[in-house]
Amino acid sequence: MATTDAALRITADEPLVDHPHLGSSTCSTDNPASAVIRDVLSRVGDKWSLLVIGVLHDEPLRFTALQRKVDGISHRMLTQTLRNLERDGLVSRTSYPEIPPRVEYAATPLGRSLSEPVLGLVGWAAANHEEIMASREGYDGAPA
Amino acid sequence: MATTDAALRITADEPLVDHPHLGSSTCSTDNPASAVIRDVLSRVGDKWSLLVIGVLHDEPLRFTALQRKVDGISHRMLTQTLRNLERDGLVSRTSYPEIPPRVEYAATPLGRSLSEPVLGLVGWAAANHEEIMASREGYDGAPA
DNA sequence: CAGCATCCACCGGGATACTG
DNA sequence: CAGTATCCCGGTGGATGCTG
Repeated sequence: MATTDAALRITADEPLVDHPHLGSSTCSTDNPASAVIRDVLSRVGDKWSLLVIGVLHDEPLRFTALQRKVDGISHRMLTQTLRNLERDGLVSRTSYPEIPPRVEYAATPLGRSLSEPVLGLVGWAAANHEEIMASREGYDGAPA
Repeated sequence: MATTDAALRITADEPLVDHPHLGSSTCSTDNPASAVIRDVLSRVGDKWSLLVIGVLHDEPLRFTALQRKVDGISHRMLTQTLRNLERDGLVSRTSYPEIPPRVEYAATPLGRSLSEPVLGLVGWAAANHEEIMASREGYDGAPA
């Protein structure tokens, strides 16, 4: 945790990329780190983006196939999610001018690179899920 | 990325903790990995949790100090966020029965352990923020 | 100072219908 | 089949006022 601790400390005038942190100083709106956190979370933290990227990680898929894989996602949200991911360069869109139309979506290298840190988070979640659940039940049981 | 690739593949009957993944198989609601992803994201992905944990990573703080540090956060949301974090065992709450009341919040070991994977994500965000922004502008410029 | 309750604006996201 | 547009509901979160 030493490295983590070091990384968490930062004098706010340092360039962000060198010392990413969560805000040992004031986490104000003017703090660029907060902005980046917000940004990545709003991109990745929505209901579907991660699932879509996950599904696309291994193989390109067309729209309908994608919708079947990520089940529960609505037609509209799949479109919207794909637009956002494409806009950010995490997913590529290839349209074949045929009839009927065929469009293939694939994760870009950037999109696939996202998997690594995300897996870290997922790993954490998986590893500590039980402990969290336990704490949650304890809390709900004895709020006194 | 070889390890990542391996970790992303999973036959859905394997225990989750051993092979966390984003869903190379169907990302349905019955897929436990999806549930965990959703869970961790809804915990950590909200507007303030990460900022609060980040601020608490180094030192315990009382309510008002916390509110000053995480600036922009409303009174209500700070309370709410702290309650959730406390419930999940990520933050501890110590109340001193004095007048005026004093309450100190501190990150638990579990809470601090979250920093590690999160920093991975923040690092990714920081490292690729520019590329994303560029892609975004390119997309907005030439949607044709 | 810490915390709860109320009111309200906003937006994410589901269902659906229509176009190329 | 792929994509857009419209409608609508529910949750999130901000502002504010009241209590211990």
